[in-house]
Amino acid sequence: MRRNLSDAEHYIMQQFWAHGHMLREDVAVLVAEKNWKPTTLLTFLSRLVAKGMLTVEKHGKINHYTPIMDEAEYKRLEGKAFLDTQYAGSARDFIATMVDTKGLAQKDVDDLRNWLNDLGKK
Amino acid sequence: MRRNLSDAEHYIMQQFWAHGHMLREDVAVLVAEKNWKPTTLLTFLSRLVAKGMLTVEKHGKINHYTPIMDEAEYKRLEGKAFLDTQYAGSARDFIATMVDTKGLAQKDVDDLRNWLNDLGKK
DNA sequence: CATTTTTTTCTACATATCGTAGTCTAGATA
DNA sequence: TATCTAGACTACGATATGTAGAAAAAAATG
Repeated sequence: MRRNLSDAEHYIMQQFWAHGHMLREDVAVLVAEKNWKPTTLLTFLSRLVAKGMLTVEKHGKINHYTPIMDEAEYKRLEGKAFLDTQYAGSARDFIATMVDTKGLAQKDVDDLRNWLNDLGKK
Repeated sequence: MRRNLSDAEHYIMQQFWAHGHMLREDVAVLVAEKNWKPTTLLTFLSRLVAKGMLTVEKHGKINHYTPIMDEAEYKRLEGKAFLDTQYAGSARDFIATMVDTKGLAQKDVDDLRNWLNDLGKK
């Protein structure tokens, strides 16, 4: 992705990740709780297109939006950016720092270790 | 901490984390490569005080700055915020997602697993 | 076909952050 | 006291963000 997503944009992308291809109206129903004016939602959709997260095709006057970055890829880039900028890309350094600074409970650490050890057995 | 630090603010905090208590002039020397005007640096120092990262005491007309959040605490909060907002606080979910999406190389995973297993042995 | 309705695009605005720094003031100094 | 200077105060342009009205375009309807 080019830039980061704002809260509103990310919230909308989550709808696309859960439902795939949608029309503006489909999105509107899913995000009804936000009480956004129709044009507000359209603004966010445009920005998501501009940010390379969605593509849009016009069928008559109706816009069809399709997510072009999937959630896994987004998560991967986001996580990688975090590790790269804060821990020189080292997951071990990150976890070590969290453990050292008591940012993780013993349970969290055990949970992670067990998961990794099970992964190794497969 | 209240809000996040901008790049410039973070860069300055790193000087404080490395050197502790300092006067504006001490900081100026350390960040000389930035070619900031004196008032520019003062602005950043004020903002860091406002953000609760530094305290300032006036000795005559000279300001003495002291970091009140240490790097470990900052890292802990930052890492926790990342895990909380993106992975419901679960380090295991984060690592699992990175592995699933091929965001970590096998070497990184082994490295982390070994570190955790060694930790367990201690 | 003309008029109305609907859907999208364009434009805009307030607020906030950020890098930047000039100006003014109060305290130090000659 | 006159001068110097560190810091406080103020400000400005750029960018991001949530917000949405106005204008345009296209479909629907009489």
